[in-house]
Amino acid sequence: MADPGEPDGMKYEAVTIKDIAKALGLSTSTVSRALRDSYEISPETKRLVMEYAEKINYQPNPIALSLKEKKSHTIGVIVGEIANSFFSQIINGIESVAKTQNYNVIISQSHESFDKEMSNLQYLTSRSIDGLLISVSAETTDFSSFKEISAKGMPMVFFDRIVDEIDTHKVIADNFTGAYNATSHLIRKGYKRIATICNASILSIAKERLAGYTAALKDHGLPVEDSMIRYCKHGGMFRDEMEESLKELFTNKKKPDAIFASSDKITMGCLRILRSQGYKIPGDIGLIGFSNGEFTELLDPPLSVIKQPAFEMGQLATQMLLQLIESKNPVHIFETKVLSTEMIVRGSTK
Amino acid sequence: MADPGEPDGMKYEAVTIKDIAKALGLSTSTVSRALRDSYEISPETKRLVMEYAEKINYQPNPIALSLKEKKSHTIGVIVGEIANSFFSQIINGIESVAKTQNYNVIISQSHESFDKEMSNLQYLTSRSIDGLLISVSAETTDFSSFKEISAKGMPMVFFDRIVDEIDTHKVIADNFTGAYNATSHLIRKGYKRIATICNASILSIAKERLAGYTAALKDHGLPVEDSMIRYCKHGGMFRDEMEESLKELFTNKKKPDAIFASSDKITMGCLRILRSQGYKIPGDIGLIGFSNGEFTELLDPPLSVIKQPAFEMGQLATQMLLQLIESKNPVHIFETKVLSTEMIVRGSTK
DNA sequence: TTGTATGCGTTATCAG
DNA sequence: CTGATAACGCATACAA
Repeated sequence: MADPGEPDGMKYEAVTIKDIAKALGLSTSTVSRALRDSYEISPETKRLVMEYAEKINYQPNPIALSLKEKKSHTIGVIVGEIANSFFSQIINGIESVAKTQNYNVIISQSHESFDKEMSNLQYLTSRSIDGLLISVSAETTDFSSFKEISAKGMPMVFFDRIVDEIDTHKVIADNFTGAYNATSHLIRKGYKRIATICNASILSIAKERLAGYTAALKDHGLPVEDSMIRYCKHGGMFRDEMEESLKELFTNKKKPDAIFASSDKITMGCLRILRSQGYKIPGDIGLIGFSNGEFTELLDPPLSVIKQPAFEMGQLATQMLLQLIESKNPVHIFETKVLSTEMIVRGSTK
Repeated sequence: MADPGEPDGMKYEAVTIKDIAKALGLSTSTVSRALRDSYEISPETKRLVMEYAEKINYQPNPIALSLKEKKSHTIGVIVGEIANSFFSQIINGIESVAKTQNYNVIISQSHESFDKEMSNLQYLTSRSIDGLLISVSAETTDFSSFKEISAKGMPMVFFDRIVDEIDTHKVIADNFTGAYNATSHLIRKGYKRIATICNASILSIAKERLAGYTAALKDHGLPVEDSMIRYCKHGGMFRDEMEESLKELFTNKKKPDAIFASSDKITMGCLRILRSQGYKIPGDIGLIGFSNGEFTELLDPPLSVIKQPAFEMGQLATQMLLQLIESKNPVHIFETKVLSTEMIVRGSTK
């Protein structure tokens, strides 16, 4: 009972140039040229080919094209977690630019693990990507693979968590100023003993934000104490890690009265843990942190945050990458673009 | 001063079988077979090839393989928004399964727009994907493209927002029961006039959830009134749309005293808008909704929610898709898997 | 203006 | 056991 022309369950097969050529009694090269609107093809033939191609809905096989051109028109992205507002906004930025240039995006997640990052890297480069956008994982201390791949000529752009030692374009937010403003805000609110919980200490963003925090304290004549500075090696991925950091801070002789949280995950973790311990946050303890999540405005009391220009960062990084990819001659001068952060102050009382 | 062997800025070029063959004085076919550990190659040659390949870090070119095998080892995914916890959890589920089978995942977002959905569909199918995972956009009423592609033999699996009329595997949550339990919970809390804000009325999930809501009211002897039921055509993507729905509900002669929100975005929207209007939510007005976001536990008062098993749904859908892709003979019997939802009750007082 | 031949990297088929 | 050749779909140098 099956339709003989379209057997049930047949494999999905696309039309090729060959099919068109056969149907029209032309050679594949003529068809190919006609489709690309080459000057050497007669208008008449072009019309014929175009119309037929349209009719049978011809789509060039991108895989064959990739093989021929040695270009996959695909860029790889490695981020920590898709389920993190900062990264999902970044991805939106990346996609918005990639789409306009007809580039394909393959996203992979490190889940803040070095091993996963390396296997993703391996996977992506073996997938013949044309370029790579990366924000390194919190665990990564060994950058040799990145260096190697970069040295081999793979266009890459680092964003957010960058690697200084690798010579390529980078895009970051003005983490120093963001952290400086955040800390200053807490100080203006009257907090005196401001602690900070940072990301893994090797991360560029952690260093920059710590520097901003430190500078703000100094500028306001407050002491900078090591006992008020904690690191989360895994970027706050695990609740244990966060709890440990907080516990250490609060078993200090001098307890902190406020916290500057250095990342999305950490901001969220502080809120969650301290509230579950019965503190009113912010209030009993001051809190301000980096966060691109939408939830902070729904909190009561509302939380002030530092937002990164994630979407723009994704866009910019992608623009730079595509430029690297498409440039004929190798680029020798690499830029580091710095975007402004935005402090969103919510709730006027302490 | 440049190293003559590795000219600065050279293009990223991978080693091929040819390089190995040349270096070892063998033919490409021999090398190919040796690498695949074929029985017809002498152990000695195998060792030689393997070792050399290892040494120069040979990676087979997946594009060439794809061309040959007419399989890209890539699956396409179309979701509404990556920046939505439900979808990002889904994606994590998808990736976790795809990775174990060495499949590649290309994600695209419809942003709840039919046009974007269609252009993504077009893009993905032209990218020679081996299969497709889809949750249709809130705007989609015309399923002809999906049908066409499915009829052409493209393996596809629908999840969450499914299309009944297309014959293929589907994975959904038990939306009826979820909605039933949510509504019953509000009733138990003593609310009498429970409204609901649904997704676009054509969406399968909207229908199922509405049915659960209706059944719960009826079972508890409460009236079902059209004036208490609102739809968001764009899934609550736009604040205007949400505000309009709420306004309509609250300008009713009989105002609702509680709301069952039928999706992540709608739950969030209700919270945001009603709170900005000065209501204490939940409290002044009861609220329970579908939500996979992490923020709900941070709210004060805490919000009860219905969680979908997103990760599991992504996993299951991917398993089914890969099975479809890899099955030699066409599958004729398609299943619809239904996963349980989970109601998370927070805050014991009304 | 159009057709033929070649190659991109790989594997399968067929010869040796 | 190993090598030559064709093919996947496309674009292009070269012929006609």
